Amino acid sequence: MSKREDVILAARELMEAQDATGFSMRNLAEVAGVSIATPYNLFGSKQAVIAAVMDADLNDFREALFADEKDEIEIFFHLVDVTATLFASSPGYYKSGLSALEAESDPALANHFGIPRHVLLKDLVSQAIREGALAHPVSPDTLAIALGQQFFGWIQAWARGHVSLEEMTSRAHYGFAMILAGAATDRARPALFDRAAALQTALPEAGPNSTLKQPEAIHE
Amino acid sequence: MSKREDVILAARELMEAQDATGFSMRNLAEVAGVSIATPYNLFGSKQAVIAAVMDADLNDFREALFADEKDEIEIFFHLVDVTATLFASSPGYYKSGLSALEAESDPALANHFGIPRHVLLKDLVSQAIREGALAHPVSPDTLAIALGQQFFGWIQAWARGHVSLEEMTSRAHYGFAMILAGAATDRARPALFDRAAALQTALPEAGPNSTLKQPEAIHE
DNA sequence: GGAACTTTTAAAACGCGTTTTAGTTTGCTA
DNA sequence: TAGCAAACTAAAACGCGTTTTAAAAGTTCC
Repeated sequence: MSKREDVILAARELMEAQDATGFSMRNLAEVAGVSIATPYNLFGSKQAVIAAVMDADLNDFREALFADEKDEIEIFFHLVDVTATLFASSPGYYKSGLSALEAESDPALANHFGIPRHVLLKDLVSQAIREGALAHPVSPDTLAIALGQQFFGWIQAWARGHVSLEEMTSRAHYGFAMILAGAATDRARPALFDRAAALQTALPEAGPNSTLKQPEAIHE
Repeated sequence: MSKREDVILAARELMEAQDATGFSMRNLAEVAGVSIATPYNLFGSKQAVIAAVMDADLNDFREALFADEKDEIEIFFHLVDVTATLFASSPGYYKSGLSALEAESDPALANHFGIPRHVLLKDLVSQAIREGALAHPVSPDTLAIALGQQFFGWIQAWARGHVSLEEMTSRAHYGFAMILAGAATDRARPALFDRAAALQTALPEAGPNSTLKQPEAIHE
């Protein structure tokens, strides 16, 4: 087994641990049975190690997404659900991975995480246009970027502990519904609007006294 | 002059420097003529220092926003423009401030930056509903959150150097137009849709070969 | 003025990501 | 098999945010 695999395996192990505090490079090197310089020689940075670990999971995601047949609009919401299910299956792992994406100025992460997600959304938008659910003049690329921005924002909010997995899902659904309603044909718009209306009654208020963006009690 | 003011002044000075690399706590202490422990006693963390500095600017923003009369829809786009103008006036300063918001698990930053922004958007949505531009069943709170998510996402993308100020503005405009079109009454929707259509022709593609999320050339 | 307190200080320390240096092992090739 | 380049090692170092400790300075009140 190559050192490369050793490092990736050890990194995954540390990321999956409930308290991912233990995921330091010195720790990683020790668990992988390798010098601390080796991960840097192989990957270049801690972020790049994490990118390499998460890279392997992309296929799982696509498979889960297309496992069930969904219509051209429903698939967008299914995408959120599938993501949430994945996150629920191993929260510590995904939180560590996503936290590392935050300060992302590393092309490796953009390539491994950002681009595939964008391409996927773009395909879904194109399909919805073909099916006549979204209006023709809409640019799949531009709309996919707006959708991705909304979605990824809520993913990050979850990774930071600002919202629960349920709220992440609802907020992303709502955002998708509104953006898609904006781009929809008259045929598809009412259903999207109704969906958004239904979602907003279930969502908590986020005023100064709400829970949104208000981290757990400050214990000192 | 209190040590508190000394620290805030020094922090602003360091943040405004073109290359904000110099903004370390040891550096801050030196410039402020103070021991390194003092900022921690006064503020608690580097993030909190930055929050204190940016706090003073909130009023400037509100004033600039309402300086010109805008209708109930135009004001959303004006908000983006005002923000961009502010950023252009002192990029280094805002980039440092926003970078510190990234890992934000600090309630101070949520209170000083997130909440006021949300309240503002919520007010604008409420007004647009009153004026009959957005549909009645829409919840101002929930819609404001979706709009804020979109907007702040592009602000962060700019702070990280992923997009130019111009692209930030266009993408935020587009996101606003689509979300608002989704929530709009039949009266207001066409104009919003047209605006989005106009924007998307000017926006670059973001496929794997695009510039989006692809940081400047890797120099090694 | 002196006692009790808070604030501030210098200095060292901690763990972190990362880099450097110099020496060792490994694996291919002539 | 000898030689050589690449991979890998241990160890120290750098700067970072942050915390700790013990001493000094400043403030408040009797």
